[in-house]
Amino acid sequence: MANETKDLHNYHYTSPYSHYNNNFNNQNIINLPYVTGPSTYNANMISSQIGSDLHSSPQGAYELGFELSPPSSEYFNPSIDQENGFYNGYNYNNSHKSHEVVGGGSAIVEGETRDPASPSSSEADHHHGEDSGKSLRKREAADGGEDDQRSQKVVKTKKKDEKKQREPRVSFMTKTEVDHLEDGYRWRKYGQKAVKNSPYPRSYYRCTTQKCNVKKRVERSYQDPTVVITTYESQHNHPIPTSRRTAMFAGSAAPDHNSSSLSPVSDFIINTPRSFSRDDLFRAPYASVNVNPNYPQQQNQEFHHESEYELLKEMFPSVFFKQEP
DNA sequence: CGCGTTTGACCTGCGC
DNA sequence: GCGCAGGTCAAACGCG
Repeated sequence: MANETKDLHNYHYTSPYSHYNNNFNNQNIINLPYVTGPSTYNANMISSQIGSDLHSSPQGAYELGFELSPPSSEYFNPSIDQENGFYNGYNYNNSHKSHEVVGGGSAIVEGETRDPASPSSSEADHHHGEDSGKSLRKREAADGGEDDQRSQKVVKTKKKDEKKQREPRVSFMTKTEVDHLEDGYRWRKYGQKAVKNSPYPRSYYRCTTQKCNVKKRVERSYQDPTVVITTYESQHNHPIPTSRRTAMFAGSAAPDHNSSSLSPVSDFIINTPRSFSRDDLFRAPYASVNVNPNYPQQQNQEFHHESEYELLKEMFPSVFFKQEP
């Protein structure tokens, strides 16, 4: 456990996606508690880490430096929703009960890239996202007919409008031998793709609960095959299936809220010490410094912004609720 | 039989 | 315009 940070060096800075490696200027490593022993994969789980890098682009936008293989089209909006804070759409009543950051992996929060002209919620966007887009398109194409082209055009136009709207994502790096970590929810695999520069494929899962559009991607790190990177997208709109709750509490690397409204502001590498308190987040030894060998160490081992703390709180509510009487 | 996985085809966006 | 890579679809298949 103590050497987690060391490992993280590799996770972060040798990505072939140079885009994500540049301009490190704000990094934190945060230790989170190893809350309980996750029986479901404890045996396999060597350790867990949480990591993400926050970079600032020339435009001041944040980019995530991470070993994930993010789509080239992925952009991260640095703006914080000042009006609603980080927590709009977040159900603490549910989440704080059901989540322990057990062996929490690396967490990245990828925010939505909101279209200013479309203030609609991510939830709403979601429901006529790719599902109604692609499948409809495909079905129409399969049926043939002149209407197809027309409808395709409509879809295309519609698509364009929705183009920039992305679901927020949270990624976890978990050192584990099992690819698909039990997180309490039921998932259906809907695809698998080879990942460029990686011998390991990426799997795509969708929550099987009706009307729940949460998706997750699972891929193994090509740099450290013992590390599994799980990326959650969107937010569950239902409780954890009862039959899975036991497993869920036994250990999960996934927050059930999936940060529906998080803004992409934070950058955490989280280790999981045995004990933990809120204050630990703000001071050594739990708070670590920049691990990027290519960049000077951060002068500050603490969170640079209260928002980062807030973000962490958002992502791992159980940790915080636990600590606060 | 229902549910989940596999897998090749397809779509889309992006860079050159 | 073309090729590439990421992401999704859906038929076929496997399993309990």
